[in-house]
Amino acid sequence: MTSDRRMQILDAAASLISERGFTSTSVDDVIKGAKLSGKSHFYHYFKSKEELGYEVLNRQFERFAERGLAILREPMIDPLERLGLFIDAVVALQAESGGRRGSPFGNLAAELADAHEGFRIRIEAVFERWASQIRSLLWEARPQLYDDVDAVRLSRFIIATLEGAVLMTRLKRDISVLEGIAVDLKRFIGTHVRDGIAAHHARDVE
Amino acid sequence: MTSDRRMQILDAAASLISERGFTSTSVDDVIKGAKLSGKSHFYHYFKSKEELGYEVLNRQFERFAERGLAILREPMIDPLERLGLFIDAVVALQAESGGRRGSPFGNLAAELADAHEGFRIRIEAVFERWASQIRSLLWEARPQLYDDVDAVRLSRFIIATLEGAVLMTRLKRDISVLEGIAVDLKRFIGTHVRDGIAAHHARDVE
DNA sequence: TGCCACTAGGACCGTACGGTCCTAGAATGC
DNA sequence: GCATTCTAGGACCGTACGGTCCTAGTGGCA
Repeated sequence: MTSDRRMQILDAAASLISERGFTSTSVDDVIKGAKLSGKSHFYHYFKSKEELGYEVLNRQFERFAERGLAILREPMIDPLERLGLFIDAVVALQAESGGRRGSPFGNLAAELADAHEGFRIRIEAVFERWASQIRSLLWEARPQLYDDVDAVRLSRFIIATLEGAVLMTRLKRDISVLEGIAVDLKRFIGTHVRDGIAAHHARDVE
Repeated sequence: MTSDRRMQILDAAASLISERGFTSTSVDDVIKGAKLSGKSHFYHYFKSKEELGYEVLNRQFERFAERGLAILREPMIDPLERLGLFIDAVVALQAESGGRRGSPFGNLAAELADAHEGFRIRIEAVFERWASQIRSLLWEARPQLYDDVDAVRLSRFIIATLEGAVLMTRLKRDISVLEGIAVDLKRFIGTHVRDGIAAHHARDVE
């Protein structure tokens, strides 16, 4: 049953949850947002609020995979350039909501990591898939990188910085926070590249 | 009335909130944690749960200022070295709770940034004070840094990365995530330093 | 012994939540 | 026209929350 109604519910829920958090989003809110007839209508499609949350998380990740992570796998573009484009895409995605939404994963992680093991595991899996995409890219780019580049550590650094930046952006309601951090992040990645650009030169290269 | 009881309540609340979040921590939980006799006892010290939350936030910041930010102002130590020590202190603070607690500010920010304007403003102020401490330090270190180092941007980058790293650490329940990111962060800061160490050399210098 | 001040402790209230179940009425088949 | 199926919509339930208020018991004092 991947009906329209189901999608409608998931969209409404995703929007509400990313704005107000999972706990603060009630089933009634979702019903109102998706214009359902009543509670029984909702529970026809989802067996519990928890299950709804899991599916919203899945859907958010799929969307992120399509619109963000896909860039990391573009075969016709140089891997490191792809990484830069991906970071730009994260900024653009964030700019869409005026920086008010935050990362759907980071928000849930902060809200539920300790309160709800089911979510914690699923969110961890999301970040792991994200990290593995970056690791593959770094592996692909390995001829251009210094030999001692630790792909696991660098991929974690990139993700943590982006998540932290999105959080700060949401808090300050100012997308330029993320933009600035994205620039620095790209520069940091540049310092791992073997073309011999020293750090203080890299700084000038956008 | 900065009584012991009050402190006891604040400690218990801080512990609960940093573990389970503000919304998921009930007043009854706090009462149980602080071993109060009943609700009226609690409401004798705090006029509402919201007010309790504000004071917990204040207290957490004061503790962080004493145990963390204080390092940034140590007058006898070279500023950049201080920055490294500060990052170490953040790691150590996080290790104390086994990486399970997360940042008291980042957690609240993610949980309440959009849901509760009062908290948002206060949390933003906390980060602003933190950022200003780093900016002062960078200003102090300015003779050692390249001329084009943007203190505002770099301070934001440092904070965002640390917050993101703490979030990831909590999610994965693995302190080594933060440790690795801290190493990279120090290296990134190193690339702003004028001593001519190129990035790929800096990598070897712990 | 009788009185008072104080507070521990809990009963209670209104609201909101997740979730279940029932009914009124429209659509369908004969 | 009548019976049957289906579902929109809401009434309802138990629980948990934030917050208020009252009672019963204790200790101090004359």
